[in-house]
Amino acid sequence: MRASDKAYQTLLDEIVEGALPPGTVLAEVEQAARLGVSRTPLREALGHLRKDGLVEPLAGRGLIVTAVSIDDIVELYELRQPLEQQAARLAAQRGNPQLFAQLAAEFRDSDRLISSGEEGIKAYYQLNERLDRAIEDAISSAYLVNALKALHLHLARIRRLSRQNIDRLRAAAVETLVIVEAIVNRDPDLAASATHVHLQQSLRNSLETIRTRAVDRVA
Amino acid sequence: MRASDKAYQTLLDEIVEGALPPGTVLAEVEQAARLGVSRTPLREALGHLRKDGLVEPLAGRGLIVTAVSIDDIVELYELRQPLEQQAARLAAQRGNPQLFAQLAAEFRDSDRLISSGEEGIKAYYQLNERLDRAIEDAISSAYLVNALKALHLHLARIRRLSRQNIDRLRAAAVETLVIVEAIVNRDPDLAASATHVHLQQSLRNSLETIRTRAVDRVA
DNA sequence: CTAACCAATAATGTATACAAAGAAAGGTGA
DNA sequence: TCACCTTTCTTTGTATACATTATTGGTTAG
Repeated sequence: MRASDKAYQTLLDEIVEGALPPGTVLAEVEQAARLGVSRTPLREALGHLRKDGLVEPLAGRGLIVTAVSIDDIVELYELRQPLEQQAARLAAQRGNPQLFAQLAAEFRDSDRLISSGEEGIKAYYQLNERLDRAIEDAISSAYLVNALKALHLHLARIRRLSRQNIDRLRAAAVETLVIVEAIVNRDPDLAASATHVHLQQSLRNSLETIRTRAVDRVA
Repeated sequence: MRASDKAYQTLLDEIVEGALPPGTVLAEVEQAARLGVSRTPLREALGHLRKDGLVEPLAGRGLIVTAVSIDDIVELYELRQPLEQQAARLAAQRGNPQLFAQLAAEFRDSDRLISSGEEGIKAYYQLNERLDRAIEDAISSAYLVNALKALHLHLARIRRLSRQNIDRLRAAAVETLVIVEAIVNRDPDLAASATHVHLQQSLRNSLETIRTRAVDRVA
């Protein structure tokens, strides 16, 4: 594995996981030493992170991890809405119904996972990731898939901020099931509409939990 | 200006303009010498082009300019459709009506440009670019704007392949005018629908002209 | 005391030298 | 004659040294 890829992946994970919080200054020599690579591959990694929108130049001070404001979340969903609606639509047109029927069955049973503690919730998240993968595989448009992948980077960051409660997870599972069933039934319009509904609820929940947290912090 | 930016911009232009046609091998030492920069900034430029999807690694042979097949065009429109519909929708919600009213007036008068030779057609293309800019400015979502910019890189490449005839340009101007008027009237749904129609026609024309050309080449 | 300028320093930006990995070509053996 | 192996050469990947630029802190003048 190339040193630049390793540096990119490490920094990416650390930014997404919050180990490198927004505002962190990423000096080249410092990070190169920390990650055990030289400045050349590290610069390449930073360049890619900049294109991803995860770091940005700060006048004279090098690169810093970008902030994630409430406005950013709203703006991100203005991209997420059309992209994922289109993804669901195409998956409904082209996906293998049997494959998605299997996923639908798992979502129908997901209450059990959600109610069974940390491990179950982790398994539920993995189920969602498998669905995303299945949709991407069904799409076939490399351009759309790339756009979705770039989007999911930012979504992963937001997910950390707006931690989901059990009730929201249950509701999300039901919403997602509608999407998957629409794909199974090859109903593109329904798949798109169900995605629209799901994302609207998801955004509402994210904004509420973050606003609540902000209030908690003040109180 | 940084040498890496200069190299990136130059290579980008050359790829989009067709001076570096698909399949061209971009060896680092060779391109570095040609552009008058060292390998380090050149590699940075190539890395960005790779993220843009304009070049891709070829096993052992370094990077080559990516191909643009008919399938690619269809796939690109599967991304373009949702992105530009959303862009038009948001522009209709947030754009300054007076600004777009001015653009609408110019589109109403665009027949004159299209019919007045090379210069006029060039001016017509610039008008389209100004509309794109105005829409991007109105959107406010940095994520969506970035996705649109990445998309437009690939569209500029395709535009070279499917050269527009006068009749198509006239039709496109009428279609575009509907979009702009919807934005002026703050009608997001109409703006989105008009965009849908316009892009459907645009795709149809692109595919037809390219298929015709392919036949010409054979004949 | 404040503001401006200069110097020093620390950062990024660039070039080049070196290493390693892969491919192509030529030779040798079966 | 064909296939495989070895060697060489070209290519990318990495490290480091050098240049350049911007910022910060200090000093001096008003």
